[in-house]
Amino acid sequence: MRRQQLIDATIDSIAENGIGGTTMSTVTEIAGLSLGIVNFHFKSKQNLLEETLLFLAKEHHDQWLEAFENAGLSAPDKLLAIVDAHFHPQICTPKKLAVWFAFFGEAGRREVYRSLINDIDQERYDIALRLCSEIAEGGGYKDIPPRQVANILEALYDGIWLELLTYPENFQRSVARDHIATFLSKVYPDHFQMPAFNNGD
Amino acid sequence: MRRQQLIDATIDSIAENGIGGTTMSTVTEIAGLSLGIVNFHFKSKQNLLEETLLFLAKEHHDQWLEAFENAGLSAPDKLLAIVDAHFHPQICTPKKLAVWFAFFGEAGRREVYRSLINDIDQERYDIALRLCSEIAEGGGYKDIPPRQVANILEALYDGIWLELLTYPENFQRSVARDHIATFLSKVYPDHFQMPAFNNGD
DNA sequence: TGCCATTGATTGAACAATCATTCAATGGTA
DNA sequence: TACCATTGAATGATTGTTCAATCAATGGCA
Repeated sequence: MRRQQLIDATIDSIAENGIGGTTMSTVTEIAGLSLGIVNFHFKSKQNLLEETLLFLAKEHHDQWLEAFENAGLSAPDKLLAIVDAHFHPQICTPKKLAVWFAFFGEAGRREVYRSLINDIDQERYDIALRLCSEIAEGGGYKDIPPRQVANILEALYDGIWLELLTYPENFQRSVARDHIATFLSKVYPDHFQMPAFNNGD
Repeated sequence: MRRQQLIDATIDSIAENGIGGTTMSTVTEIAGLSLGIVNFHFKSKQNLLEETLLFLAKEHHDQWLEAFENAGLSAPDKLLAIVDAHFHPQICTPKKLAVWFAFFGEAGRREVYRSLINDIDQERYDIALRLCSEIAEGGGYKDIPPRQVANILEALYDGIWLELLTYPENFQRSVARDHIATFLSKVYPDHFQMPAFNNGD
């Protein structure tokens, strides 16, 4: 499909040139096609950008949903599966991280982009919140409201993504995952275990 | 000074239109000046953008350094002062957050921007790391390496900033601060106390 | 003081480059 | 042929930059 070919080229271009430096020429050159083709399959550049963001959002959604459903039955297993999905090799690549932050750095259009993916994000947040509530109730953890834990998790996803993007020279998905596992083991110590730390880091 | 006037206008314009939508016209219009003035005081648009980023970085630096030096003498006090500086009313405004993420969403120029503020960021990280080491040693906390705590803190700053930017309708600096205090109270329970949670959230 | 020359800041029209979009022409296929 | 996908030159709009002209402020001097 030409559409997917162009979306892939758009991801490449944004990762390399940013949204501002992404033009119809850069996209079609990467795709190996001619200039006019974008306005044929997508009706405008703005539409191409939105479809690209939607593609990434859906890809991420499918990833964590599948991990969630295939995980063990316990709430901690399911929560960790969602965490891991954020750092899955197909989702958490330097290129795709660059595109995510390119979109959310775009003030003025942020509302447009946000409305495109709000439902998807909300679904994940609600599930994570429910899992935290289950764990808190079952484990008798009363000092932190589940909502607080879910919020911190969301912030950690984004914050670690940004660190991976900013310092790609120490790009390590496993370290990212350990950060979150560390947090969970401190909040729900009977349900998550502290990862083992190798020397140095 | 005209330079500061133009930098302020640039912040306003980026917050409203994004970097892509920020032109010489939008900046000079907001500043109430004429078109050619930017190239007189700054030699190019790119230079204006870099000076704007530098201004924000220095402002942030001054903020946390002053808070750090004026804080209590204990390591926990000093660490919390640095945390608080991130959510100070002068630093953590919707406009300025928008500008930060606009810059770091700009792939292609990210290296340029990063090199501009790397030293400043490194200084803060080093101090936080040293404080964590002191606390860990003094308190006998052996299960988490201080570097791990410092890294998670950095990620939390960015992640919470992004949440504040994305969901400005629930913009509350105090909630942001509580998130980090919660984390610290779980990692170093004898040195930080869990914030009190009001009902609901 | 009154006058003029000099400097530096400011203006905005003009220019050249870039970009998204359009569309007539072409190619391929059933 | 009829239909759809594709091409790429042309168009019009926008943008960063340049620069000659204007303005304001200062200083020197009689």
